[in-house]
Amino acid sequence: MSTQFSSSLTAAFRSHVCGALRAEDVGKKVTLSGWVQNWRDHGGVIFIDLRDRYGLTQVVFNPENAPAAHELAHTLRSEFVIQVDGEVVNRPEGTVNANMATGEIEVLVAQFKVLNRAETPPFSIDETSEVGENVRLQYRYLDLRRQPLQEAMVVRHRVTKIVRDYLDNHNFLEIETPVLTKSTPEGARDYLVPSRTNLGSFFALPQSPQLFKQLLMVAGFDRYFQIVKCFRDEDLRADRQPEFTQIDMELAFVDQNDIITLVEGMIALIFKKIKDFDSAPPYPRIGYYDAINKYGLDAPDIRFDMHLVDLNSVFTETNFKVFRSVLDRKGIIKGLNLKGGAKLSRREIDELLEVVKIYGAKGLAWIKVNEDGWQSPIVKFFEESEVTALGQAMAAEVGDLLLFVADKPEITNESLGRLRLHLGEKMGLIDADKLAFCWVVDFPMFAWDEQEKRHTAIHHPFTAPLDEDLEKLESDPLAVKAKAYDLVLNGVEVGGGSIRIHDAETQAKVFSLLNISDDEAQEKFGFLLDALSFGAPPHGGIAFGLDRLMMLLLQRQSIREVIAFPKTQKATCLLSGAPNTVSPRQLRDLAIKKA
RNA sequence: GGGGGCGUAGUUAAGUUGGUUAUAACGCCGGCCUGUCACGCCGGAGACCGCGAGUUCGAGUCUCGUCGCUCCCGCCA
Repeated sequence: MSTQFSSSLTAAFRSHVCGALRAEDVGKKVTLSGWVQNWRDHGGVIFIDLRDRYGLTQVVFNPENAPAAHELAHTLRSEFVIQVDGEVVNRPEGTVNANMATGEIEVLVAQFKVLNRAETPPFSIDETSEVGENVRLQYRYLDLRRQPLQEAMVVRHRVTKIVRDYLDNHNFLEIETPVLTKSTPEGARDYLVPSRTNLGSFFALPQSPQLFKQLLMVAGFDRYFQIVKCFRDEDLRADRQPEFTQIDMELAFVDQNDIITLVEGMIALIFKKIKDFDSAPPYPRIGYYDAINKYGLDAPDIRFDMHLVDLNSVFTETNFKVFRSVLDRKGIIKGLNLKGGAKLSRREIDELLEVVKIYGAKGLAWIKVNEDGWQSPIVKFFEESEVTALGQAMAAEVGDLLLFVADKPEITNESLGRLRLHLGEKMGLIDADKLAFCWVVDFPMFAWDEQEKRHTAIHHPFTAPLDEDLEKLESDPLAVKAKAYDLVLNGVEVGGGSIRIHDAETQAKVFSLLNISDDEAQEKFGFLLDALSFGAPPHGGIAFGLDRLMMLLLQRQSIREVIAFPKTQKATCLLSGAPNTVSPRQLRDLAIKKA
């Protein structure tokens, strides 16, 4: 980051920024403006650390040098905004501060002005110690003065700059799409905005610019991108906010490979420039089913191994009741081998049970592989042949802890997949500094929603099926795979996209499979179907979650640490008080009655 | 919709089996100090223990409710 832009500053306030001055500037007359970070009044000489976003400079008020300024300096307090005129001088022998970038020099003040006083802040700006998050959010503008958020905003800017430059170099155009748009079915809840000029009708805030960017492809803008806010009215998580930012892209005349290669270049550039990390594309590509089989989750963390092992074949003929009944109900049995885990206490194993329970597993069977044999509550139910086969399948060695879940496939996979991550953290199997990218590809097109008794789109209803699966669309929809791809980093989905359907006929077929009637499709998406009929080029795209990307780049635990003005878990803004009630007049204009 | 954690001076925390005047550190205010940079020294103010009920002779502590923050499940095409 450049701190040397003195020539562009308004000289009246600043000749330099705080953090710019070095030993070679000694002798210069300078003007600095900033906030009082800290003051040290020695009765005689007074020191102040003056802060702006570029750094700190120690300024000195000496009664012999400038008595009037020194007198006035007694009144200075935390976060006062001041402007000082003075001379850059070397610090006396032995008082150089090696911890400060500007630690070799100080500014000897000739005169200064208090530009603004400040109330005592509710928390110290320099302090890195913890402050309750509600206080931080209420005074977010003060929290933003602190180093972690300053860094986050700077890096965030740098990332978007890298993205814009990269995409500009690749012929992309940044084009804005509407924020007041049409509510779509499927997917997340929409944020709705009532229309005054069309009483009873509503706009929806976009969950993504999906439909409009496809229209831009039809319009001939063969490479589009936008760094854009998206809105989903769903409950929050540490990595989820109701409004979030996507790096959204769409390209025409490309296939999946083209897109993957192009964005790998962009991601690699970001990590190279921000973290000096060489991510070495091409990143591994993992089929969706492989990911589920080996990692239990569709966003695998490949920083460590410890794969899930499918044990159905071992127990095909088992008489162990628990496994038997699961297999009879088309469930699956899978295991994890925690190397060296036999030393875990009974209590620690019980804690692992609590982990899988969260994801619906009813139990967690275990075997300790000890020197003197297997210790386990369940082995006594196994045949000799099963014990042998199990040991082989799990590659069991003395000292291992074997863990099993038997349940419906989704539950077995997810709970063991999550347990794998839990153990990875707990047992220190994950190198926290590692960055492991992979693509997950060949997603299924549809999932069966048991509650609603219909197919739902795994990605979204505009995703194209693999060419070779086209014919299965009607005969066996659940077997159809999609031209969809997710970029996963350290087990976190940071981006996802697909090749889109570009002909109206296939699109209509997919809608009908999703149980969206012709009328409904026409009403909701008619404008897209129309557009597809006017010469839509083959196209596809991808969108990255900028906030999650920032979390990973900066190794922050919460998305709120990379967003300037985040919402609380109840989706409120503690700073502004949004959402709030509105006047009867406003409601009357919108013909809205309070419930 | 559900499960867990937290809520005590401005801030961060301590507070025993329920028991006199609720501790501390930092910050704040006043005084002293001419080389500090987590400046130092002396003194001081500052809390209806989130809010409301209940149990009790007595509640920061126990019970119930409620509000807020947070983590997770559901949800997030």
